Amino acid sequence: MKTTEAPGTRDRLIGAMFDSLQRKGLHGVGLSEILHDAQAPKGVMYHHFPGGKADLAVAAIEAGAAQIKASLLQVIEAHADPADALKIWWGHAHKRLERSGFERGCPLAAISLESTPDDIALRDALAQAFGAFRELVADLLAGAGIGAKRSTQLAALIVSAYEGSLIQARVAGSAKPVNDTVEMLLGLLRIELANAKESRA
Amino acid sequence: MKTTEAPGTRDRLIGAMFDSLQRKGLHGVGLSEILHDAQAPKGVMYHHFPGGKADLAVAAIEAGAAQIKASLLQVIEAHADPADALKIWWGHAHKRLERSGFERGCPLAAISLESTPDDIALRDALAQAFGAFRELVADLLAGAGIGAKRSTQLAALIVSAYEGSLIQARVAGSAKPVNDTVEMLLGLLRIELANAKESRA
DNA sequence: GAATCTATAGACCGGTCGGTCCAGTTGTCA
DNA sequence: TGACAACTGGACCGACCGGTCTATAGATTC
Repeated sequence: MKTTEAPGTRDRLIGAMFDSLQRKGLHGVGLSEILHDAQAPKGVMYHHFPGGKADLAVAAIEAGAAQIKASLLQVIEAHADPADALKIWWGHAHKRLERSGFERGCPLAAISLESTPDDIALRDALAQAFGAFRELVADLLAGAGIGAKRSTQLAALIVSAYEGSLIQARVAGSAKPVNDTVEMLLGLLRIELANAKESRA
Repeated sequence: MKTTEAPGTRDRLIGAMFDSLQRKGLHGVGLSEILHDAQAPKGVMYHHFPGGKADLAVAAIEAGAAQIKASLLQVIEAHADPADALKIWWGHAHKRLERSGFERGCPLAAISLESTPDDIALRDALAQAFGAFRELVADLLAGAGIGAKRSTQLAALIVSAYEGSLIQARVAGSAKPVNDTVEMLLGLLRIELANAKESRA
């Protein structure tokens, strides 16, 4: 929210945490590694994030959510057909994963699975992020003429498929699970979109 | 594979690790916690798993994969309609998550996202598990008359949706993401199955 | 230019981490 | 019954964990 915050150490810390979440999750990295990546000493981190590691993670999740949202909005604006937009955007994630040697996946997924019900702030931030994500997709579909309820459900399926396909590709060291998932899903989506268009005509 | 292995400490260790993987992932738990759960001292674990924590994790993944496979086969046998079978089986996972206060998800997903490309054995075991899982579903669909390629893709989508929906439900503390995902997916699946039946007639 | 606040810097801490080592116990088979 | 392997039990280790603390440097304000 505080967009006027001076860029610098704080953002470098968030960036380094974001990076680590993509690669190994929250418990997979030590503070020392994050601090090293961000070129920052310890004190400065507890200055900006008094709550420590978890606090920084929440900030990184929020930054990640904002970034995902922005990039999705961008492809939506560039492609009139929702199916095309989703395909492009999915391709981005897929290429990032592949180019990194199957190291970099979704920054939200790993920490989601490491979190316990006690991690209130963490799960809150994550739930909000995924919720916003689903809503964005649902709005896209509703805008293409699909009914509200069906758009919501379809959006849930799309986001689920997105996360799940990245998990599988990651461990397989192969893009095939993503490609198979996307091809089938987009095929079904196009039928859905065609039906929506027809029933409006 | 060694099914004649005497039950006892070794299995208790695997069980405890399996449990932890569901709840917090690999790095989220210390050996001491696992050892405490399994009521076993340290030495015994390095006797059965010379490779340490990672070694035990691989064994737990293999055990988990076998368990998932068995339970899926069971519901498949009990329900002639593939869509019904998947619905029941998804319901099991969903209930386990809910009953545990959104603590217990898929035992494979968390460690998948924590793993790095260097964790060869780990990713191998995981890739094999997910692959077997997809294959099982694909066979089920092919058996219902859906073409081979389409069955493969649809299976990838189903497994992806399964994993992704559990992630979202977990952080949301709500079953809604799972319900939405399943309802939409099974609706599409039923159409697919009807088409397959028709084109065979 | 003293006071104050924000930010940087890193030494330091107790605790826990994964892992090693070896001394006992138990089971098995000659 | 003696030998030997499989297994159990836990003390012990150095490394690293997340976190605290104090010192100081720059900026801002009166």
